[in-house]
This record gives sequence, structure tokens and C-alpha cells, in this order.
Amino acid sequence: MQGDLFGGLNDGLLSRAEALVDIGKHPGASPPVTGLPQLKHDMMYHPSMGPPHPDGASRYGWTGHARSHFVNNNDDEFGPDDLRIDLSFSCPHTCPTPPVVRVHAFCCMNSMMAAAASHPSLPHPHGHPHSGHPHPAVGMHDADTDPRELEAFAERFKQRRIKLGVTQADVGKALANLKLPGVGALSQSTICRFESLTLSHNNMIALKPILQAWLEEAEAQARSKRRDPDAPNVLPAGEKKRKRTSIAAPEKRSLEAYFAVQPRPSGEKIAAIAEKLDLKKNVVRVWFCNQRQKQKRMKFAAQH
DNA sequence: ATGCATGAGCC
DNA sequence: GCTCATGCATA
Repeated sequence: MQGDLFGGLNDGLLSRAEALVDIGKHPGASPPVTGLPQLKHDMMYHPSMGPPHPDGASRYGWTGHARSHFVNNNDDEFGPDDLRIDLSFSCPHTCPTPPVVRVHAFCCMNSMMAAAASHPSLPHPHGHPHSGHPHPAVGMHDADTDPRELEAFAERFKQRRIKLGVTQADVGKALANLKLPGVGALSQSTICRFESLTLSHNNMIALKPILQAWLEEAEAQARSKRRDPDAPNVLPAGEKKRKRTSIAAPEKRSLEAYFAVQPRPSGEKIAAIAEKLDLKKNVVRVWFCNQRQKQKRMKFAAQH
């Protein structure tokens, strides 16, 4: 029960996939997929493809949760300042626990459940766009969605952030202090991905105005040199840490080979693959999900 | 910087 | 069960 992972499809493909694994890699060498029920497979985003055509994301409840209308795009001004600011701004001493502040990054870091539970009305406790702020595209123009512009902004953002002496993690936390409606803290990961353009096009568009707002605030504050003992945070002790599964190279190669043949295996196929590779079914399922997502990310910086 | 994971919203 | 935004953990 292993040569039929792809059900009625045929063992040929599988064998081929496995052969590829043995051989080493896979790339373009595997589209012999004669008649695979290839589903609508969202294409990769190419900067050259021009603006949004986010057919993909826009049809999935994308309500622009993080889209901010309050920010206009005038990111062409380079701050000639090389001042360094201590960290984030605002909310110096009197920052108890305001009603709408997203301070989860400071206090209840660990459990995302806690974050979600404690701020049920947050646009994105860590997650998603929901009924929150259905602000379509207020005053957005091509420049806001133009890949080239996003790329340029990301680059400028990074440079200016570094000049300010602020880390990606700092920016993420500081975002909450901005107190922009519907804008909470973000992780270092997300800031990093924004800078490296490894987020979806929509995600980039949504985050840009927010990061832009932060950058302007930060530079303004840096100019007016202010010092406040904004005491950072102390991570709460003892919390069950999430353990990250590590898929070994051989298994990963197999998965890649399977993916090349069929990016969207059915549940049964996933189960079969999981068994064959001796991995949890869920691990395999998530791997495919992440692989698909990864395939759709921007990352056009390296393509230029 | 990136791999594996979670959870909301949707089908 | 999927997509999508996002994050913890880790290389």
C-alpha cells in the first residue's frame, strides 16, 4: 500500500517522483503530468505582472484588516537623520492597559490563545481579517500596489530602520504603540518578511502604510531626541513551548517530489505519503499547505 | 532568515 | 480541509 498514493492516478507518477528523489532533485523535470486534475493553481507573483490582480487572495475574505486609510503615501522623502532612538515611542510612563491597546506582545507573549482570548475584538490577534475594518481601498493608487514601489519601500524601510538603530523585533512591538485603529504588534518574523518581500502581495500592501506610519513617527521622534525609560518586557516564566517538528532532508526531498507531481494531494494521499515517510499526517498536510503558500509569495527581489 | 504551526474565515 | 496572515522556535 504505497505504490498507489495517488489513487487512480497511476503509480507511474509516484515512481517517477520517487525516482527523482533518488536522483537528487526535481525541478522542471517533472511536468509529464499528462492529465492531472490540476486545480486552479494560483500563479506565482511576478513584479512584471503589474499590479494587483490578486485574484487569489481577494476572494478569500480579504477585508484589508490592516489596511490603513489614515496614511497617505509620501514615502519619497528620505530622512537625512542618522539619529538613534532608544526604541519605540509613545506611551512613555502612563501605559497601564488601555482599552484598545494591543500590548499582548509585552505581557502575554506566549500563548496566542491568550492573546486571542484577551482581545477578541482585535482585527488580528495573530490571525485574520474578519469583520473588523472593511475599508476597501481608500485613496489607494497604482503606486500603492505597484510591486516596484513596494520593493523600493521595503528597501528604504530597512535602511532607515537600521539607521534608527531599531531591530525588526522592536518595530514589531512598537507598532502597537502607534495605536492606529486595528493595528497591533507584529513579530520579528513578519517585519523581516516584509523587508525581504517574502509576504504575499496583499500582505505587503496592507502592511506598507502601517510601517510607513511607524517609520515617520520614529524618525520624527528621533529628530526631537527624546529619552524615556520605556522598560521593555519580561517574558512570563513557565509556558509550554511549542516544539517544532523537523523534517529530515530525505523526507523533505520526497515531499518536494510529490509536490512537483501534485501540489494538492487529497487527504487520503496525504495519509499515504505520511505513512510512507513515517511522518504524522498533519505534519504532511501542513507541509503541503506551507509549500503552496511559499510558492505564492512575492520574493521578487531576487528575481531582479 | 526561515521552517513548521495556529487559527479565522470560507467552502 | 483550504487559504492567508502571522508567529514561535530554531538554524
